[in-house]
Amino acid sequence: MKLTTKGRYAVTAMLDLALNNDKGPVTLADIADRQGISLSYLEQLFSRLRKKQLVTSVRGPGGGYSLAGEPSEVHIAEVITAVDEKVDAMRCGGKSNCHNNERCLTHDLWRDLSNRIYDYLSDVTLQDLVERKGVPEMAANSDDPKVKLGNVRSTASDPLAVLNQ
Amino acid sequence: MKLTTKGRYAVTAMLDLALNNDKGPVTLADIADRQGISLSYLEQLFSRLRKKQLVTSVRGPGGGYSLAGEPSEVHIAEVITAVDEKVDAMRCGGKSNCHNNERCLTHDLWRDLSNRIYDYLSDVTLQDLVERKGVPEMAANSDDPKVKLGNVRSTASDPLAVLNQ
DNA sequence: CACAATCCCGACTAATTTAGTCAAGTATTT
DNA sequence: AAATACTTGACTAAATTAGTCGGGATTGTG
Repeated sequence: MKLTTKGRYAVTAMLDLALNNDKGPVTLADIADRQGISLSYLEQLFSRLRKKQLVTSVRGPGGGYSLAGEPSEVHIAEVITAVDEKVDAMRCGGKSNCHNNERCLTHDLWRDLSNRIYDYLSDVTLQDLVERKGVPEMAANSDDPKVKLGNVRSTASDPLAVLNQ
Repeated sequence: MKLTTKGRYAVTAMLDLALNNDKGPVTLADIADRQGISLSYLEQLFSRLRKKQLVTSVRGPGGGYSLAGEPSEVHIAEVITAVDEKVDAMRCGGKSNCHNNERCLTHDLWRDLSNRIYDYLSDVTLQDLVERKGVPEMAANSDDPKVKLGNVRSTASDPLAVLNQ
């Protein structure tokens, strides 16, 4: 699973589907219009979403795509992994080929971060987004006050975007 | 700030520096050797690390790079933002140009996730990695048990890598 | 001084990925 | 039949990452 605009497009499109779920199938042309995503690109994304059975399709006039399940059961992490190719983890992927100590240390770091991100995205469903219940609390790792955040953040010249693009 | 192998290279190299901090300046050739990173690529990365004053350099024979500060004061987030170009946030970056509702909803999601990742990486220092104290606890958002993780994760066909590459 | 080690810098190339286009289908409703 | 809309695959363009190359500038050592 990667975090790119590709995944964000997919989530946006799925959210569009969730919001119009009651009105029958939604055409990609509509989504392209509303969300400003190229129709052909959406076709690529939905091809994968369909293969992963996150959406169902109906052909012909009046057809389109619908969510395969309830919005409350579609987790964001699923959507993102559906459109992103598998990546063989992190170079020294789980294997014991990180022979020297240093690489293993950073490896642990990335893996833990990766797990956290995945957990976070697994915890949010389309329904959450629809209800703008938003996202779980910012979690503020207050249980480990070894570093007080905020000062560090203020050195970053900008409201940061960890995610690509 | 982006999360790519580029940043991981930088963190790995900085960790190498931290581990050899007592033995005087470390040459890039040594790091390239130990960490399997191309020398010229390291030069590019260290050029940025130096400009952000995360490392100091000594020229000439016996020269090399040293950490500018204590390992306990170098936060991983700083290292990553140093080597990665600024990215203007997330397309509808903070501005009010997300006119339609859907896009704003996902926007909130990405921003919150982005903040979390940044907080996490700000909380870990080189010293933490050196001591393998590792990373703060997995945090398990147990305060919001709306979804029990694990089942979702098991559908993912692989130990996932959220991070690119 | 000469020389080698080392940082420093900019331009260039290659590989990968994202994003998007195009064209030709197939299925279904009216 | 005809229009609608999904389906598929190949192709292109732009951006980014990763890496190369060639030349400098500095400085310690013999």
